[in-house]
Amino acid sequence: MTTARTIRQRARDDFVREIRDIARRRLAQHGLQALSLRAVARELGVTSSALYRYFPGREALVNALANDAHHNAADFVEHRVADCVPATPAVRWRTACHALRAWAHEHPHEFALLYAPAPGADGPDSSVPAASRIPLLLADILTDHRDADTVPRMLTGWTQLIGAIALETSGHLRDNDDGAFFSRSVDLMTALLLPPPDVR
Amino acid sequence: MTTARTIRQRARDDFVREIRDIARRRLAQHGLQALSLRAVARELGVTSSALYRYFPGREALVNALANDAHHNAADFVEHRVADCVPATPAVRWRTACHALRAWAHEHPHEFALLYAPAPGADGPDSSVPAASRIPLLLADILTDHRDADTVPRMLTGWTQLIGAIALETSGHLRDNDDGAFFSRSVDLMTALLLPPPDVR
DNA sequence: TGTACATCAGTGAACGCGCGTTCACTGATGTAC
DNA sequence: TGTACATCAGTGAACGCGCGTTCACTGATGTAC
Repeated sequence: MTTARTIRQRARDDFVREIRDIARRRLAQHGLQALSLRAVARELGVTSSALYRYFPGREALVNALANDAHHNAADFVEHRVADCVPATPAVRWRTACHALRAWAHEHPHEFALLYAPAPGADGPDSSVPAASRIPLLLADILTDHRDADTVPRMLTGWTQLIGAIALETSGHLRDNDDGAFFSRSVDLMTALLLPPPDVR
Repeated sequence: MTTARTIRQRARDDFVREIRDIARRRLAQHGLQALSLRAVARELGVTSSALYRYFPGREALVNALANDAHHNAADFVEHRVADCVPATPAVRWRTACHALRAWAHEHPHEFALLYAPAPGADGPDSSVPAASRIPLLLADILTDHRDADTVPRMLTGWTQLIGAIALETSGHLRDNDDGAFFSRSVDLMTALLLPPPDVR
């Protein structure tokens, strides 16, 4: 029966969601190192081998988490940008930057998962759009302002943003008094990427 | 006897150097994960417990490597900057950026060790100057140009630089055709941080 | 509606691996008289 | 210069830990007639 199949299928989906939730919580609290299939299974009250019905291995689970994290971060930033007034490019840009920083501060391990330098890794699969959502949003903000050279300008702003957050997270900027330097940097970059019209 | 003690001491120093070299090579080739005391000891032809005569534990060895890496990177950048002509601030700045990128490309795992986001970590001990050498050099380059606001400008440029390299290393920018985007970003940042005099 | 069969979920034991760290110990290197 | 002692280097076995993954298996859930 269709309903019957749906019931089993639904149980499957629920379980997958539960696995991802527990895994995400472990990642958030203890970092990527602590994200082991055995630990997740233990917390779920299930044998570790049972997880292989749902994920082909640890790597697949980590990839799923990374994908989720990209979407969560992008959702968060997009909402903040959508709500900001006035919706000028400069304000939208600054809002996006501060929003991503806020998200990263609340999810430092997930931020690290997404952006830590990983030599030898391929990086996010380009066929998956999750990783591109924030860069695309940033490009969109800049495109309103000028028509040419959007990509390199966006990349410059994006790399500065990620670098600032990463260096904060790694402790290099811990003397940073609650974001004063970060704000200053964002303002500087805004002036570079979205110069006021009177300069022209 | 003094010479006798010196002999033993010298053997000690040699051994410490050997440990660091092997550890650094393992780090460079296989990443931080593969850097285990047992692996180093194995490669050295020595019992793993022997290493405890020289390092109180794995963490100390990793810290020593990070310190070395900071100095190596800073030496490399400083030499390139010292040699560049003309030694204008803009040229020195661009040289520093490209030099650090070149170093990172040759030592991706060491770069990751230094700059990967590490939530919960304290970051480099501020009493150790190794981690500050590059920021100080960058600040020095900018100071020649203007007297005020050096620190936030330096931080903005520095974070952009680290972010660009980190994103490249993590594969987010792999479509980057051999540094064209990087160069473009450096030029944009140079224009921001060291505006040509006629703009004033 | 009832039965015979196929599919799927989860178990539990095992394989094989590597790790950091401790500790009592043997020999060699250095020191003091 | 020679001897008695203290220091140090390195061994080897062990403790205790966790991990990913495989595999034959029991029951339950679903399917076809």
